[in-house]
Amino acid sequence: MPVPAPRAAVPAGAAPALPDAGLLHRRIAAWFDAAARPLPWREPGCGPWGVMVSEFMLQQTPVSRVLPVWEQWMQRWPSPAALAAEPSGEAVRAWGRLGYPRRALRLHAAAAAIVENHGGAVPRTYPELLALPGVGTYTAAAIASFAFDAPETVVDTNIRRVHARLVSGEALPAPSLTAAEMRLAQALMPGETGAKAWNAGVMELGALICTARSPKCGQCPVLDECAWVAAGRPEPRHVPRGQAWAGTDRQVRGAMMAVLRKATAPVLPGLLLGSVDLVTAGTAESPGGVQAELNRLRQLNASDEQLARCLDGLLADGLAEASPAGVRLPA
DNA sequence: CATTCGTGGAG
DNA sequence: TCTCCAAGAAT
Repeated sequence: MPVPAPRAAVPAGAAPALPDAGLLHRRIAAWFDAAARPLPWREPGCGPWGVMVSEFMLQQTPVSRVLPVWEQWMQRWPSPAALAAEPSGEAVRAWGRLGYPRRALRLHAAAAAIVENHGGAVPRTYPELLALPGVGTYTAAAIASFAFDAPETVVDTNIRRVHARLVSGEALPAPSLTAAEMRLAQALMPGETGAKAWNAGVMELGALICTARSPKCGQCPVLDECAWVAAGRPEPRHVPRGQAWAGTDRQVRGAMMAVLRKATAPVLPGLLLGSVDLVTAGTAESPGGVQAELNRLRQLNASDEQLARCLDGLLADGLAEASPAGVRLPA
């Protein structure tokens, strides 16, 4: 494949000239038709609730891990009312190991709000969606666009990266979404009839081709329009900070949540805090697999203070609740 | 604007 | 093995 001719450098501080938007729209739409993954929440019969559930699950979580949980979830709770009718703890348990379990809590709360304020039907406007728990600017625009074909501008991490490279000539977008990026995204939007396809197409392009690490530029439908490639693929300006994990509260909280999800009965606080073991407590409290999860928690070697802080945090966040018999998921 | 909040597959 | 990071939201 021929290397595109270098493009004139953009003077520092000047806004880069917009590429031919119509060309981008046609190229990416054609590529999407041929290369898009067959995801169930994109099927015509999916419905707004299925789209909404997928958007919650996909927040910071890869598609491959969402797929099986989404299928189970939709079978068990085919409507917001079905989910809202059960305790939030059931949502947290069904969430499984998707991560960020507070999302399950928020999805449950959003379902309750939909029943309470919208007659059980997912609202279709951006402001109404934005008012739901767990719905931010991205998710509100995504549901409006993908579920209702509303002409909203969707900007997620994939779209930001595509825009950064294709238009701005940078390897990666800024650490946080800027007003300039939002203006650019709006300027690139096609007419109303093409908004949904454009949003989905650019997002998919970022997910499959214009990836964060080792992008597959050889398969890119707009390679010859890419400002980053034209500039010789400069290195990223900001090196993303690695997410710490070992020894963090997040790790300890995760291990505690694994215990609570597995438990079929309330768990004595002393077990979570490491001050007593199952032998001391009596083996009656160790149904199915709880011991294994408790061992994992103990192997983290968390301090007494950290264990107490994390348990308090889970209780404060509503991910767990204290009953007379011990700690359990919200009932 | 910077932090916090889970998890596990891929490179 | 170890680092990176994936359709963000709330504070």
